[in-house]
Amino acid sequence: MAHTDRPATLRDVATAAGVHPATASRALNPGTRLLVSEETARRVSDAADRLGYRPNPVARSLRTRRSHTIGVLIPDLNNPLFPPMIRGIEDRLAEHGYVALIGNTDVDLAKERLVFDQMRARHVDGFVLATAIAGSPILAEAAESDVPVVLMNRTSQEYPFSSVSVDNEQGVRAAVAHLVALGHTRIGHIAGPQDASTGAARLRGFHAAMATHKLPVTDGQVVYASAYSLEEGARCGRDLLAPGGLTAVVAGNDMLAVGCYGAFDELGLNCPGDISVIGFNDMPFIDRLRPPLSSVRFPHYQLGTEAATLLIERIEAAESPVKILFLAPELVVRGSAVPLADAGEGAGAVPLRRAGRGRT
Amino acid sequence: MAHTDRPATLRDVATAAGVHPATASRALNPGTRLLVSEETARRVSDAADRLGYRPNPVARSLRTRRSHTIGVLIPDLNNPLFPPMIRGIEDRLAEHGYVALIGNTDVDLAKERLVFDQMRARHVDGFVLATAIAGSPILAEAAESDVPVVLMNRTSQEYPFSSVSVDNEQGVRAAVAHLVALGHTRIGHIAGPQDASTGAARLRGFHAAMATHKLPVTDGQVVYASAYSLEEGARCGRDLLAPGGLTAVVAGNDMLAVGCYGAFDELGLNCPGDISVIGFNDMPFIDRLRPPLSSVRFPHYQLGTEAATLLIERIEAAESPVKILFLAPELVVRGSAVPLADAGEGAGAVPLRRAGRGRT
DNA sequence: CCAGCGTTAGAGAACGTTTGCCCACGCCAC
DNA sequence: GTGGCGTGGGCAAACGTTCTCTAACGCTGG
Repeated sequence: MAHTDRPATLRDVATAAGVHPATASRALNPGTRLLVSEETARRVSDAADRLGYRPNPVARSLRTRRSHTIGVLIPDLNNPLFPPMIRGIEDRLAEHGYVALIGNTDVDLAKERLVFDQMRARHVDGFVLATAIAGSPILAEAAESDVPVVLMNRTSQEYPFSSVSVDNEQGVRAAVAHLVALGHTRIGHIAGPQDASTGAARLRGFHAAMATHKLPVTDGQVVYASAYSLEEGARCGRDLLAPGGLTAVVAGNDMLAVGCYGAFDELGLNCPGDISVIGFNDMPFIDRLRPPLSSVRFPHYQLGTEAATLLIERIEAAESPVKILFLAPELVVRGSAVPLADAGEGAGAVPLRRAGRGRT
Repeated sequence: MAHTDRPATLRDVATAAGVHPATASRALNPGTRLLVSEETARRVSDAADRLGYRPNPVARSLRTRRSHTIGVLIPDLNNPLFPPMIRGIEDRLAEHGYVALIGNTDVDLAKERLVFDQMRARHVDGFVLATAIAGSPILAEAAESDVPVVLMNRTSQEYPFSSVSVDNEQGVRAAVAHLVALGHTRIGHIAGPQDASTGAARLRGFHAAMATHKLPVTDGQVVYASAYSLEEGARCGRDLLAPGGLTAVVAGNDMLAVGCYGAFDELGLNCPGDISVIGFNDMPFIDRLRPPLSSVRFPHYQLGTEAATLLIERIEAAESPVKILFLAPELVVRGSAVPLADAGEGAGAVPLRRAGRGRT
């Protein structure tokens, strides 16, 4: 309680307890507490309380070469996909005394390199990377140096990193199965960027699912988006649907699906009357659109907590095994995909309200 | 280039350049470069480049007692209001060599205290607080200790902190004026929590605007939400509209406005046919709802950059004056508010697509 | 009774910077 | 020729921890 102007240091505690700073350090650190007698330990921690001692993490970091800081690289915090993941990471990290530094790369390799280097200069203890793409030089560099890395949301075929992601193939299979159950057979796919594992896996899932249901997939039934953006969604929607013939679309993610809504309007197509669509990610507020978007949901927050857990494991037990973790997705059925027979009944058949959780 | 296993230290650079570490330090720091001869400075920085020297920020922090880290406290990162602000903060901070630590308080005072204390323990150089409420003990503590603080989005009457926020009164005035221009006279307000400056200022703006237009405001024409949530929006919408008589609502923010959409359905009211509504914040995707929500927009990103600028000013020039900065809002007209005469024409008259920026 | 061992704690050197102090040197003015 | 001054740069002490040695001490066992 007795507070001077300058915060109490370990030396202060030591003199107050009548011991050497080293002893005070030992007494205060859980790992070394058993090196001092119980009596001394108690006297030290009493003194520490009394002085309101807070260890200086900077000095500790300098000595231990551990910053208890980890770097998180994401494409863009504004993408509603990421905030829940970040919260998951931060909450789990906090339990272990770590904090996160967030870096946005804006899908720009130069910027990613810059942020990565800056974080390394700040001596982060490890990285959670949500930006993995095939052939990324950052991944190569991270693999070469032996800084602990965990991949989140995306995986890498090229490097042996632990990762936490969604079973994307399974998710798309569920979406296709749902559409088939509704009577659709002519189903298109808007594939996300193929250099990210999400885009590639979902495309694989699409082909696999169509094969399972013995449905042919012709050229033109799959179009490739160059980015997960509304604009690309609209463009791909046009390209996919302008020829006619398709009755349903599985979009690479919600952004592309919502972009499609624009294309529907342009082409004079009614959703879900003329065309059904299913997204991926189950973004917040997606249940409030007209029509509310059916989407493949996955536990964003848990993706973050699991990634943090894996990373801490790796940091604290240097030679823990590499783990590849997949979380199961779940199809959330809303109003954007309806039975084929219903075509023509028109939009608006599905009520706006409470079509899902009341998140956010 | 010549890289050993351990990263180059200042001493390495010094010996490589044939000078004392202190000289190397002076040569490398912009502020002290003029203390050494040009020739020496060049020799040192050459050596630094050659060795790939990166100053150790931890050691520097220990010596200078500056962490070049700032703490940002927000209620919840999942609230789409905050990501753009955070990006603004981070981008501006990065220009000055600072990084941000994000802390979520979940509107829980105990948690806020915890996060605040942890950040202080980590010796952050300053805070951006987006969580200010009247009577907050954190504000008191921050004011007492002399850690630099800038308030963002909300202001405080009680303490002399610099702040960056929106001219909330002006925003609500614009909303009311718009409704009045559309012929509405019986306008209700769903007020946000009154312990936050946003809620209070918007309520003031509402009363002021109604007075300007010589419109009476009776009891029951204003209801108070206890939180900016969809649930509270729905509840307040019900309470406000069940008695009947009102033709338009100005909501304390978008979340409350969207919550209202639910109440409209329950009460069998058609929006915008029977009831017009205007929100505040212009959240992402709000333009994709049915009907697309008219809302008061403000520059979220700039709120962040300005807050960061103010904070850095305060950190680096200790006695810079306190600045209270207001950014101007702007009414974005979409489909949720229509002329009174149009009542009965029904919803859906407003096209879904491109009702605003194509943001994400 | 003493060698040897385990336990507890002190001494002091790190960790990699920055910075106050001082000295040496060269130059100018007297 | 000497005193003084300005400039460039070395020295060493911080900053607050942790950690490796080492020493003191009390026991036990032969």
